[in-house]
Parts: sequence; structure tokens; C-alpha cells
Amino acid sequence: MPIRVATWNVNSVRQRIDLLLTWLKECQPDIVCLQEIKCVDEAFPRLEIEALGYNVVTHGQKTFNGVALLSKLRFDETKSGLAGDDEDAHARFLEGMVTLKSGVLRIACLYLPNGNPRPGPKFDYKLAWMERLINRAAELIAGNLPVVLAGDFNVIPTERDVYKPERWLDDALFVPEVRHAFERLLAQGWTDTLRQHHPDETIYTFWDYFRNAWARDAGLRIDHLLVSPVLLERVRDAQVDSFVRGWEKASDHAPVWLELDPA
DNA sequence: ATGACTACTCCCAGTAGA
Repeated sequence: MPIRVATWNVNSVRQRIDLLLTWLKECQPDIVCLQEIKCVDEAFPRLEIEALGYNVVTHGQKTFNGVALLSKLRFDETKSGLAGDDEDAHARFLEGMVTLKSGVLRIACLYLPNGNPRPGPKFDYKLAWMERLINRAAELIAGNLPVVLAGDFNVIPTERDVYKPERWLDDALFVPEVRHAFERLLAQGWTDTLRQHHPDETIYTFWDYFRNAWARDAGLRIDHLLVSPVLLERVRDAQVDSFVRGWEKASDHAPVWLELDPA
């Protein structure tokens, strides 16, 4: 069986628990990165998810942010938080390591700051957070091991990844500074697997709740699954489960996944 | 468009998301 690794910004796990369980059963991912769980660790609906055969690790926070890792394989180790700023109280980063038959696989689950409004402290925080991510990613890639960097990056990589680029030129998701920082990350050797598997396709992962965006397909591609060089040759597919965005009480983000060769 | 929609919070108008 191939290994499936997914990421989904659920926009409150307590609001989305029924949809999450339905999607887990349908998609059958082996490893899942969740963002915006919007609850503390104790409030995470751990039992329902464990009942489907997942090991669960959370890095939660009251009200905002919060990330979690689910894995059908047991975690050898996990680590929460992104190095580089001891004052940073946002729960946005969580790493885990599992062992496949072929060897170790490391997964980093991230929720990159939005950065709006710009200019301002939120935008400065986003840029600083990206520098910290770039530093950690450099360490990970230097190990020459299989790594997936997955999550809600809040970065629109190119004008093909947004329904109307001209409307987003001044937005913190699309300004040149942010896109360049994302390009610097990729230049370390990471591959954007969703784009690689859909080179000519208009493909989105987020549709605003506003303005009937889903029905108009006015989307953004901001949720990404990046893989390290040694993992690239094992990636067989990458997809967006966009149908989930059409469900009743949907998150504004759809799940994204990639499939690796059998372990 | 200080907009719309959705979710959160010391229950309810203010903050945040993207």
C-alpha cells in the first residue's frame, strides 16, 4: 500500500469534527497535518480520532492557531514549536518522525502567519517567522533524509495560484517580499508537489467564505506539501480534495495530500 | 468598500481570518 500524507486547515476542529471523521474514512490518509485547530490540547477530540486508528499529537492554543499531527504509524519522536524566538507564543509548528519499511520519514506541520494588514506588526511577524522556517528547513534538508513540509503557508506562490492576481498585489499573501521568501525556501531543494503534479492546471486549496467564492471558484492555492530531494522520486501523486469544500459547514480550506511509493 | 462570511470569546460586540 502507498503512503498518503495530507494537510488540512480545518478552521476549528471542534466545529469540524464530523467532517474530519468523514474525510478520514473516505481519504484514508496515513499521516495528517491539521492547522487552526483553535483549541487547547485538552479540548482536542482525541478519542474519536484514535478510534479510527490514529496516533495523535497536538500543539494547541486557546481561541486561535493550533496544529496537530495524526499518524497511523507510531511517532518515534515529536517536537512542538519553531526555534528562533523564545517570545513567540503562537502554536504554529509541530514536527513528527515515523519509521516506514524504507526508513524514517520526518513531517513538519506548519501554520504560517497571515501577515495582514500590511504594513504593520503582523506583517513583520510573518516575515520573521518565514526566516525562522527557512532556518529550520535548511537544517532538515541538510540531513539528506525524507522530509515533508506541509501546511497552510499563507503564500500564493505565483499569479497562476490566484483567481484574480491584480486584486491581491498588495496583500500579505502575495506581495513580492513574501513570494521571494517562499522562493528562497524552495531554492534549498524543496519541491512543491501539488504544482509538480498539475503543471498546467488551475488548482486551488482555499475559497473565501465571502462573496460566494466557492461557487465562483474564486480560490487561492496557499496550502502546500513540499518534499526534500531524496523523497521526490517516491512521490506518485498529489491532489486537492476540493469536494470537501462543498460539504455543509465546510472549512474555507480543502484537504491536500500526496502519495508515496509503498513504504 | 472600516464591506461580505465564519468562528471565537469572561454572552455578545470585538477580534481574527485571508
